[in-house]
Amino acid sequence: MSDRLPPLTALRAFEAAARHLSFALAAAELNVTPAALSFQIKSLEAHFGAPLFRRLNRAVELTEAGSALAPGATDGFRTLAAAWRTAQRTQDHQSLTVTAGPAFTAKWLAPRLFEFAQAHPEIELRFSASLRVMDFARDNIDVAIRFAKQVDPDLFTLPLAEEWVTPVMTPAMAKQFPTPQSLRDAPLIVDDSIAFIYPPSDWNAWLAAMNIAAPASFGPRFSQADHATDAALAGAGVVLGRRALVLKYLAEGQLVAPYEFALATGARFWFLCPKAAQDRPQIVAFRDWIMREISKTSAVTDRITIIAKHDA
Amino acid sequence: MSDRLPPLTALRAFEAAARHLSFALAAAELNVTPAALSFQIKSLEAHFGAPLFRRLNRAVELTEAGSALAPGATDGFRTLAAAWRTAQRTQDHQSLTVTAGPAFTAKWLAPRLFEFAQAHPEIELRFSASLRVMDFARDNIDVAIRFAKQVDPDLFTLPLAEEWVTPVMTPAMAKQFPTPQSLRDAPLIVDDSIAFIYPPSDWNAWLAAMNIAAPASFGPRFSQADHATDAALAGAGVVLGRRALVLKYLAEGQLVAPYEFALATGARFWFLCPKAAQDRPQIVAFRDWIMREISKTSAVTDRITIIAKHDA
DNA sequence: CATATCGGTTCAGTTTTACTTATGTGAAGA
DNA sequence: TCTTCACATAAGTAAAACTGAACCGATATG
Repeated sequence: MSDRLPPLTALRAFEAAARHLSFALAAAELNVTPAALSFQIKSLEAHFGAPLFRRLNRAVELTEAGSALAPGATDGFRTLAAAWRTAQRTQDHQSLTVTAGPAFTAKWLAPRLFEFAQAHPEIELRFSASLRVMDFARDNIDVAIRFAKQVDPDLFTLPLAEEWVTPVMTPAMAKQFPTPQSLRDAPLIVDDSIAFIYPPSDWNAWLAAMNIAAPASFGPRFSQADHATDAALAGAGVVLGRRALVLKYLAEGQLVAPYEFALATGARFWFLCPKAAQDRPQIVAFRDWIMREISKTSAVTDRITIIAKHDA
Repeated sequence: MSDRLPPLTALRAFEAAARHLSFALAAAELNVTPAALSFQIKSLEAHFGAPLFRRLNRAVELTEAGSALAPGATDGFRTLAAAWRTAQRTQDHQSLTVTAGPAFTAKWLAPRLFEFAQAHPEIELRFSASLRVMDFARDNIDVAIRFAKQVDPDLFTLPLAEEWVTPVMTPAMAKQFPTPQSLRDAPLIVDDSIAFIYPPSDWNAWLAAMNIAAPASFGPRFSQADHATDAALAGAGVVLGRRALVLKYLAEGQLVAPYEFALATGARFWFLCPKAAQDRPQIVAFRDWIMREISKTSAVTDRITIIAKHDA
């Protein structure tokens, strides 16, 4: 038996060997000779007080003690490697990796990317568009923009403008459907990506808030918000547009929000980054820029009344 | 900049120094001289490419890079140490640490402890009674008995007898309240510890299943199931008894379950242990013993009909 | 205002650890 | 049978980690 922690070099050798179930491969991974690795394992076993591997004919397998040690060892070294990478990234003031959902990336970030690049030519901005919620350390992410009701209090968080939904469409189509009531005959594009929000913020909820019976059938369905928006842009119908995603088109006149009322979603976009990273220059630059861009566009929707939370 | 992982001895030195914010204390913890520690930090910083500590007058503080590295480093080494301890424990065939909720510990395990000790005098059984769900590696736990609907599929799991609830009381009180209907006038002891189960398995649910209107008020409340059971044992009223917790008293006649129907809870007790540990002799012994004990007592409640899941 | 003290650093020398090259062993497969 | 493969062992060497003593600057103290 022994101390609180074994010799770390030997433990790392064990971890690689357990992962490959081969001393030779582990030795190659660590850039040492098989002899060195064999010796490390042996010394670790001596330290431990029992074999960690069973030596078979031309292979090795873990003993019970080895199987108990292996997962935690792998996990521990992975954690250390992630921490090291994270620390390394603090030294990099040139690049900034942002993760956001596909819709926000396509409809908010990408159209404004050029302006950010002009304002901060020294920063190399990278995107990682995914619905999967990333881990800052593991996935080498600096900043996340996420749509959610609540966020992890261990992170640096900044609420972006509150989110609501209202029907948006091309100006041509707006002439066709001048009132909320007239939407019953309109092709209503369905965006399934908001399904996870509770209370729901879908067509049924908006129409209910307007005291309008739901139509017998809906129009085309999309699983991602940006595709639904694209369909509306193409004149395919009316989409229940989320503020952040359609603001730019409203400002430019490509889409209009003809009705007076919007439905609060209860959720919003958040700016997220690790607390330790909140003062890194490129993160500060990005944060300031995103806040400025948001305040810039808020005038576009001043006219719209937000309906307090629906009951549903 | 550098490799995938820095020299581990240096990293460990950093971790201790970051935790204490003192090189001297860190050196003491690692049983080395301050000189050695200073050198390790310096070499780590060289490897990293930037300072990790700011040297102040008579103290040190973390730089931004240091703050980014420290939490992950601590976490990583903690994980490694936990894995090492877990592996060490596999070599110990004498002792067995079991965690369970307070009620199960008091009303099921403790009363049977003597029998287990007789059957396996070589095993030193330890208890860790807590509602907090433990981590096997971190908390040095071998086996957990937990009441839940579902369990982690990465663990070795064994479902214990299905759990239901039915009113139980002293024999004297059973004469007073011969039918479920008569319970409306009985002191109904409330056990709040089942609140987390869904669908709820409380008095309202049981009475509803019997088509009995809930009484205007309930009797004493307890936040833990064993205390509620104790109150019933003392003749303070009728408690909605969970099978596992009251079986022994039913078998011994201290309590009776006078009515024919029990309500299934949808949850049950589980035997849990890490997969790697499932064949350790004392765990096998404990598992076999607990299964045997359970099958032994099932005859006591043969008479009772279990009502399939309530609607609520 | 000296001066002791505290926390960290530097340096020279020593011990310990880690590694390589070369050789050995036993079982599987051509 | 005779390679070949995968690991073990041995001897020697390079590298690392550590110690003890001297050092440095800043605070605290009488």
